[in-house]
Amino acid sequence: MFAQKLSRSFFNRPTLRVARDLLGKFLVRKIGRKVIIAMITETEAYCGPNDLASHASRGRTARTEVMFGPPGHAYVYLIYGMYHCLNVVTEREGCPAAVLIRSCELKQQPNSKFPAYRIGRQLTNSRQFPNSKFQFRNLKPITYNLKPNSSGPGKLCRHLQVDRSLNKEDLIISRRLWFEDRGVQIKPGQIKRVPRVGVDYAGKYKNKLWRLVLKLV
DNA sequence: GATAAGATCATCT
DNA sequence: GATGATCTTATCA
Repeated sequence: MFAQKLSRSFFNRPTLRVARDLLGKFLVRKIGRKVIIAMITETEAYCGPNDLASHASRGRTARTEVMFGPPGHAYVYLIYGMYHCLNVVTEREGCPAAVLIRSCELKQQPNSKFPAYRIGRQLTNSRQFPNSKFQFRNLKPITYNLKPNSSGPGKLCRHLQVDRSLNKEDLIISRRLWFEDRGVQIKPGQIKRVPRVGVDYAGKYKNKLWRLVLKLV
């Protein structure tokens, strides 16, 4: 099967373009011998130091340091004390910007005896993670009938077991987490542009249509 | 179906 | 000491 790892130059571009081009690409998470392959269906762009919704607009701190670095690195932070959010750093070194991965559609692992499943419309069957210490708090075995893409980045990270141990990971060379192009073609008409979530404090930036949603067909 | 409240902590003031 | 790129559960209608 065609699968091309995304290179550093893919992320070394304007953030909004990276956010758009990430739709239909795949996030690959490897945990031991287990591989989770998830097609990206929703992203948000955080465009540089002037974007008041971006953590980097408050300046360079220990937390935001990685956003100022070279593109292609992971920025993972804790939100509301209980959830993690996964971002990938974009643009040239020195220009703090990132794309938040909000939602994915999960694909069946090759040769898996388990059914294909999704995040966004259905929650996964917890049998996918038989050897994991990971706690599936409050998860029923299958099928929450959620609205498309209502899942959110917190739940995504829980399923992919992404936490702060992956902060600053170089996703171009990492063997734990990376991006792939698997030949899925996205037409412009499949992409919906809406305001970002939870950024009411961001002044004139709060209404920017920098949240990109892939319409599932 | 809609809305509200509660959980819980790194980060910044 | 206040806050938030969230999600679940409870309590309404």
